[in-house]
Amino acid sequence: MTSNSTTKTLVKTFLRTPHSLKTKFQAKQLLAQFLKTQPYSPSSTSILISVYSNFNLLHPSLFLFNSLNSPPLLAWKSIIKCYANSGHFLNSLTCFVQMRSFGIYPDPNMFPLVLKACVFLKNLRLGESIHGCIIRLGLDFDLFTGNALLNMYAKFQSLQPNGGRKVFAFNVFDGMPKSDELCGTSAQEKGASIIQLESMTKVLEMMPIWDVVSWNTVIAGNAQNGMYEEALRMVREMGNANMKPDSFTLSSVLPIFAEYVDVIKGKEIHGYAIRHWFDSDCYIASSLIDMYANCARIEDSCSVFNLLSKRDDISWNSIIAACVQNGVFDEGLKLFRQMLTAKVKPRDVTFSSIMPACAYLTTLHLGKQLHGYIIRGGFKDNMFIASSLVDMYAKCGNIKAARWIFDQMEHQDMVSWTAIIMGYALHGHARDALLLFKQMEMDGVKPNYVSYIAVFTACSHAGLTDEAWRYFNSMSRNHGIKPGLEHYAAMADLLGRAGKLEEAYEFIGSMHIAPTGSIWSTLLSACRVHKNLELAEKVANEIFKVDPENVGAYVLMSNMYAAARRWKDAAKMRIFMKKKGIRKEPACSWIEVKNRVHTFISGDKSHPLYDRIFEALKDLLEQIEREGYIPDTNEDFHDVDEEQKKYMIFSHSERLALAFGIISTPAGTTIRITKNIRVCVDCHTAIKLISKVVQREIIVRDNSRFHHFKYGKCSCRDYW
DNA sequence: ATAGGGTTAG
Repeated sequence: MTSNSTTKTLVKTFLRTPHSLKTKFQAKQLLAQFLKTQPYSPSSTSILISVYSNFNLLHPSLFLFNSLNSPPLLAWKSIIKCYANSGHFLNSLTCFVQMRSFGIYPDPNMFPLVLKACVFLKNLRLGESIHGCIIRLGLDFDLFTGNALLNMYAKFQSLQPNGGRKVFAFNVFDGMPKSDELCGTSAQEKGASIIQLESMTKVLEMMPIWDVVSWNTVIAGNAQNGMYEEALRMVREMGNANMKPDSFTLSSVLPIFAEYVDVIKGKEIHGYAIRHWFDSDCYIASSLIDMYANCARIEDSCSVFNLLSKRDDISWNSIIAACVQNGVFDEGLKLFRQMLTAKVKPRDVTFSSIMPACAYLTTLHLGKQLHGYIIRGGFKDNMFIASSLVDMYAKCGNIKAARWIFDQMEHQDMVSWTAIIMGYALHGHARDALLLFKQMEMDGVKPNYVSYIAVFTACSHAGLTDEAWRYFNSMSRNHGIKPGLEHYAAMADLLGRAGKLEEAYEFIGSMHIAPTGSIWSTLLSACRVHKNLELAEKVANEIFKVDPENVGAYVLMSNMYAAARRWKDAAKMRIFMKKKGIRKEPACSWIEVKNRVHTFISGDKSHPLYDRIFEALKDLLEQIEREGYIPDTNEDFHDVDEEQKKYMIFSHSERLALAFGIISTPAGTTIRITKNIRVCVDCHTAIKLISKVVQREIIVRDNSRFHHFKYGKCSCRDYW
């Protein structure tokens, strides 16, 4: 009995000073004692609920709350807070509205919570009606409430474009809404964004004092809505008001300089961050990583990451994305593996960041593994991820899988359409690509800059000059897209491949932006294919004017001179190259066998199975010679005799990879090879015949497209 | 009460 009365006193003491409880465990013990010893009174129950909600113990709080017939303010407040803090914003708001219907008025520090819930549920209407409630209660002078309102209007401003949101009339004081109304996205009227901006200004004007949070909220609001200059102006003004920018301020400012590609200003901010000890802050670090990556300063991104003592999931995502966006794919994949080793769980963003690395490197096995992970993790409906999967499967040579993913998507956006169109284009299925483009337009999805690159790529690989012209002309007329370098390059390439060399030359000359070396280069290689040395010389001169270090042009000219037996001119080109110290990139092919990538360069004997590869090559050569193969040595310009040339072609990198693929995989397996430069004519002929004699499908991806070899034919119909 | 990372590109 004594012990019971002691407990009673103890419980009473705790209820009088609930803050003396320090752990969840103590709180739970208190509940047990309370249930044993106390008669239920609304006020003591409310105190207990508030204890639980402070520890974010939702279920015990609800248990007690439901035992009350007419809960007092403290009980409502605690339960609303507990719901909001455990992410149940809808329940939190429903509870708030219920409380109002009981005729209970909220107290000042409840508003920030419910406003946050409105932001989360994208429910502007409810937020506005709560704002009305705040004004009526005269609480708009409260700093915290004011800041929460500022935040709400700032967030809704950035939700504006492409609204189509459901409108419903609802007032906090009118009673209960249905739950689907509460989570529904709210009003989208014309000029709504301006209204929100005005609301923000009005709130700001009403507030008697502004603190750092007020400034940061408004700065972030401007920065996230593309009003960069206004945001920067406010940062300066904030300084004039004797308010020091903190880490929150910096993480609004850094993305602006990333967008501006202004590494000088970005570095200044980095310096400020170091001086104020913000550089070890994960938020600042990931913004810095992103800023440097956007400015093509990947080394600086890496050093920020390496100096970070604590890394969260977003720090990892940022550095992985930074590597992939800068073309450092191996490093990106390495970091991804390190992230997994460090037991950091990949998020949706991780997958859409890493996937392009698989696409560029043609590492299908890795892409498939990631795809498995995506399905298991429940990420497959994410638009970004699905688009990157479409792209990955297409680039890894599996256009059917790409199409399957594309068709599985619930909605297709412009990026996913563009990815699948580009996929078909790269595989030489020009008609399918153009058909999809029409379907996209019929679906009401507007093409953008990149979509048209895909269209021209498709036309280019099938020689569809008339269609290409039509699209080129309608691009700006129908969609207001001005042709840029990539479009000009694709058009020039298209005309060149189709043999319309003079037309291409004039086309490049008439561009409204200055042509680059790479645009002229597409025409130069067309000149080689169509053996027009005279025009080639003119084009090469243009290249050397804008890009005197262009390796490809020297090599190409040298080869063309050699083919025309103008040895002196050929030698001159080689000497120029030597003087400038520029070297040709070696031709290289790779193939995946049993989840490993095997790389070959031309004439390479270093592979452990080289002897067997050589035997296989000889064997294949005999077989295809029986099918009528005659080596075409025209494209090999080494100054050696024909027999040697035959041998040199015979050991081109793609053939080594192919022979290795044939001897190391079961009969009938599809072989996928990737090459860093264009396949030569002779290899193309040889691989066609090899596909026939070994009865296999062979897929070769070079630097610009796919070749599917089957039954002695290639999908490009010898046009590439 | 305020903050960070993502898909398509000859």
